[in-house]
Amino acid sequence: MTVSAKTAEDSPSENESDVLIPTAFRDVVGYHLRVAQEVSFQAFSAMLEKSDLKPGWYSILTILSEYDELTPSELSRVCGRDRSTLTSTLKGLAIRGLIERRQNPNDQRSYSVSLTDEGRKMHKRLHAVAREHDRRLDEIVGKDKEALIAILARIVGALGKG
Amino acid sequence: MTVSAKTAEDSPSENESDVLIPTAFRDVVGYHLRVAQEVSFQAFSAMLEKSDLKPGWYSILTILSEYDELTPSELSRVCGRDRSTLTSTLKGLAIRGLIERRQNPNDQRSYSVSLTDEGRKMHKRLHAVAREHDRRLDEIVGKDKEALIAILARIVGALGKG
DNA sequence: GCAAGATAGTTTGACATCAAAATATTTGAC
DNA sequence: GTCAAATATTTTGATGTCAAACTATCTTGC
Repeated sequence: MTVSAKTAEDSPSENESDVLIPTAFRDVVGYHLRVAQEVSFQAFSAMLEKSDLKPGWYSILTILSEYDELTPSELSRVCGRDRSTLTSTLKGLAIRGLIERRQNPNDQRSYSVSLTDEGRKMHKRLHAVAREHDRRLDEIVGKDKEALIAILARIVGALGKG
Repeated sequence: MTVSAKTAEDSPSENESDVLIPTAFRDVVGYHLRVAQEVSFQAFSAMLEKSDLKPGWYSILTILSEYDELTPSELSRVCGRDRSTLTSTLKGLAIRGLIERRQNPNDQRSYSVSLTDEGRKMHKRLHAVAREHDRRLDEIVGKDKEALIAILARIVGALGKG
């Protein structure tokens, strides 16, 4: 595929994986953030290919393994996504017997979810893959890891829930 | 909302915007990457609320303003997303008269897209908002910007198209 | 008590994303 | 020339995201 740039001096750069970067985006933090997050997610997903594990389960199972019991709303807050986003994932996890729902006796609207033994096993398997992925990222990031996380956390703190 | 942690010493941390970070994710680059990208995107989207501008248009219009004419496949490569992802966005842009499609006389399967005058105007409007967003990010990131972009580019180079 | 408003969860609709399958067309081998 | 393989694009289906609308239930004020 040939893509011609307007002129030589403002022609887009090309990194080692042959991805063209439009000049208008070269110094834009948001762009690099998005692309990095996407390749990271794709790489994690690729590691789960051919398994019965789904990337979307990981954060939920991990959170539930830390907090024994949570309502969907609490879970939504901890994992940082909208309530409505969780509905279908929780349904899938329940159908597969990875989580249990327990009615709140004091509030008919509400229920809590917790891991089943199957869920704990599934979490362990997912966690092993996730750790492998983390190691890859750690290796790429190297000594800058602490600084990187600090900057990213600063972005979340400054823009989040704003 | 009350979320009880298992114990005090491994209880999740809380940053200034009241987002809980599960301990299992605290030192995980991928997690912070995802959350930072999400808040960045949400902040950009929020800036476009109440306007007729859509965040998804921005990268395409920007790329087209750099490369005068591209086929969907070329565009897909430059913006780093799958071909199929672009179809509906391009359709929307065409319907709104922001881009023009021109048949390739040598290949009936293929066509090229380019900005219309309306498209150029729309791109200018979006770019103004995007620059505002960039400034916000730059301010948050501060002197670490170059280093941050270098790390993110390293992640993309190492994991991308792998 | 009862009506109004708050809250918990789900549903729906708009967007994005990918991968795989389907179409249409071109290229290449013979 | 014809048929097979490659290519360009679209369609379809699975995920995942948000916001807004909807249902059911609970709480509050009176």
